[in-house]
Amino acid sequence: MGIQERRAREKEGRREAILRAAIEAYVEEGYHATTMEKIAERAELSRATLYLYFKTKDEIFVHAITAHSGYFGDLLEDLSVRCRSGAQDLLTRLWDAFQAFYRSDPATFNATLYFHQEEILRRLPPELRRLLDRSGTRNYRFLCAIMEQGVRAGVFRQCDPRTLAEFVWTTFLGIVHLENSKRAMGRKNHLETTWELALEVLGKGTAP
Amino acid sequence: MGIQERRAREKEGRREAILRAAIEAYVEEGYHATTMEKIAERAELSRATLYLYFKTKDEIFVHAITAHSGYFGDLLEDLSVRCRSGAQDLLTRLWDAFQAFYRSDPATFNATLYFHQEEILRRLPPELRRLLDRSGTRNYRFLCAIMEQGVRAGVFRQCDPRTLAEFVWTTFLGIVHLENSKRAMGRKNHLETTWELALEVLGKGTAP
Amino acid sequence: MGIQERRAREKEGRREAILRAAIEAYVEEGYHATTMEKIAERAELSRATLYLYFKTKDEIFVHAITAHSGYFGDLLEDLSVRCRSGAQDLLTRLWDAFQAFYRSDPATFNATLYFHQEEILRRLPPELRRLLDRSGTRNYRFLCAIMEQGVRAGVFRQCDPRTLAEFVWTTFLGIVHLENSKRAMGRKNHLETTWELALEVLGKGTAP
Amino acid sequence: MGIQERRAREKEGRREAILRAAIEAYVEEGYHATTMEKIAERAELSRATLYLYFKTKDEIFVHAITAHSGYFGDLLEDLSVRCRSGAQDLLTRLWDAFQAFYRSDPATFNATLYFHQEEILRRLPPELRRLLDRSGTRNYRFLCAIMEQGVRAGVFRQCDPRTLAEFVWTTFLGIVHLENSKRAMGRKNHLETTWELALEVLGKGTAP
DNA sequence: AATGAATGAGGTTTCATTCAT
DNA sequence: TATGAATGAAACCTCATTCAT
Repeated sequence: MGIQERRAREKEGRREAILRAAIEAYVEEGYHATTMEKIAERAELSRATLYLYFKTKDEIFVHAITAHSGYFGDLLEDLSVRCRSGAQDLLTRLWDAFQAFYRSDPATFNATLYFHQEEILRRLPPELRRLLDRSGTRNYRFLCAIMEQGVRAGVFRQCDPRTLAEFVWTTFLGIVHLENSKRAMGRKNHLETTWELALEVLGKGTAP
Repeated sequence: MGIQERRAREKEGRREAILRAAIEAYVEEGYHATTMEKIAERAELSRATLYLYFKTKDEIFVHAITAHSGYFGDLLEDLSVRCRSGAQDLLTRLWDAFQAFYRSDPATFNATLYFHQEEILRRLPPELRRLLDRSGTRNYRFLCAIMEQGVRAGVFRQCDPRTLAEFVWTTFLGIVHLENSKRAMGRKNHLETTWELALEVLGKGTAP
Repeated sequence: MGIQERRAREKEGRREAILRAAIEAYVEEGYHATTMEKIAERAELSRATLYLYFKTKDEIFVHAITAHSGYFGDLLEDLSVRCRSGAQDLLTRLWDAFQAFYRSDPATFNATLYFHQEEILRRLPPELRRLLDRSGTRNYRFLCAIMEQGVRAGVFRQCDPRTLAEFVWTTFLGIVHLENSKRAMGRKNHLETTWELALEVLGKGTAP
Repeated sequence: MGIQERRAREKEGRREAILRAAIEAYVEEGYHATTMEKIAERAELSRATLYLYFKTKDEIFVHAITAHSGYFGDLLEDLSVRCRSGAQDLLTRLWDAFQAFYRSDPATFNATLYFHQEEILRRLPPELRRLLDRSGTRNYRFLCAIMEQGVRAGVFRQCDPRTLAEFVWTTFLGIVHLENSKRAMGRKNHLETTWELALEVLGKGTAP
């Protein structure tokens, strides 16, 4: 029936409104200060209603994060497919994907960074941790596949593609982390500049 | 008299015991779950006594962090002095310093990482934020000086030494961050391997 | 719907229960010893619930006080209206209003006395202080109006009606204060007798 | 020995320094906010040392109060003696004594007011309460004696001298109380003016 | 499905007071 | 005698979560 579908659509819409609200609140105040109350206000729902959609506050965030992470996975999948037919400029294209991921939603990116800290992960219920892990693993797989292609195609030096994958990714992460912290300190930040330099150095450093 | 000195020594000892206790608790439970009560227990003091030494919980951590960061600064200062008389293997020596910093106290290193997040920094009282900033800036200066030497000596490619400094450091940070997160996920981590690869890539990538 | 109204009624009822509980606790233990826990117990609510109705402990008391003070204001307003058509026995009627105010709820009267001390007022958040001030001012206005009528009608001697108003009121306050203190000392107190004498003296003293 | 005397003198001096310090702190912050630490600082002693002179914080204040109250008693005693030989202007002279008492040390006067509240008295250890009571009673006696003289000499109307005593005194108290509270509210206060009016009214009202 | 209301479980901090030197 | 250091006892308040309607 149309009714049922509309209901489902509305429900899904509300779910997404909650995720959006959570991230918005996160941007403004950080995870800890983001109370269920504030999320509810932004989503124009009552606090209790949030619990109809998500079991806990952490669940909200984990879902927001994995959704966004899924988008990243798609970018990577794309690249991994496309690079089979030609690996020129592979690192640049990869780096672009990273940036696209970041830029598509910096807030969620930061939330992701936040949730992947040991401290947070450890006190997450296993089920949520697994959720995060799964979405991370998916991306990791694509990333590895890409690097493997690159190594095989002679675009990258001979080395363990997985280590290479992690290394390139961590470099990206590290830059975001530091630039965030500089911003929070009230200092100027140079995200783009550093990214550029990083790309150059990595390009030269990973070449065979 | 000796009595006063002994008192001062004891007091200083207790202060350090508190810092140690805080970090130990942090290792086991993370920042948020580390309550003053738990720190006190570990330090074999009463909760109220902690407040004789530090005004707030945050202050304890900031002091633990800056103390450790001071040690890092010393390493960098050393290197910046030594590299004036010869810049061969500069990156390796720098990377060694990073590793020495990490290994000297991984727990505090991680706490440092944690505290430099936007979310945490933002709600720190300005005075503590300044404390962190100052100790970070000191290290940053040395790092820049070192990179400048390297660039001038032709060990590194021509580029803004500050950006280079930040980039190398963020790379290190990023690796630690990711490996921590992998550990927390229950996956194997390859800190050392990735560090090695990173060094190689950076070496090649930053060469003129 | 009736359902909403009932909810509102219940909520209002609970609010008043809290105010009542606070004053009851105040009677038995004084302000300082009256903890939120004790108020909660008396109101048969949890401590946290109190915070749904009032932001702080002080707020509870200020509201209890101003509510009661509002009743006093009504008495005075009444009198100020009625005295326009005839000022005979004005002082006696005023004094009666004072006594009615006191007797209607001695506990809250005492709490009012307590809260109007410099020490307490000074550390009240401005917003609450303003609340107290406003309700006090309202009463003060009526009182002044009454005294003015009296002066104009020749019931009182020529003098500044505001000073007269304050004076008569402080006399009443002072008596309560002293008699309370005597009671607390375990001595007999003569509230009524002193009030009587005061009225006589004031009557004669303020006559033209 | 001179040594013993000097010791005793020093000790007494320190004792008074503590009392003074306590009152000074009271003026600035009120009773509750006056911590032992702050008293100690002002007295240039350590917190622990205060306990060599007084058993508790309350004891300090009670002693400060009774000392000042003793001075008041002396004023009253004087007057009670002098008025035996002539009771003209008795009320004015009494009122002057009140004002002299207040002006000699408004801070302690206010502390006295504060300590004579039911709430405070009630949680005072009996021993301290008795101390306060005794010094109050002494003054009360003199006051009664004075009023009795006045009544007998025909300066005051026929009435119970004790009630009259209390009434006049409470009037004074009430004025101070209200003016304090007005000051704390940030409003102008008219202590002197009100005192003047009060004296006139009382004079006329208590006359035979 | 949605929500208003209630609450339990802490957490940080303050201070009077005691003790060992 | 004087004090530095330690502490126990509370108090206030916040928030994620549950429940009754």
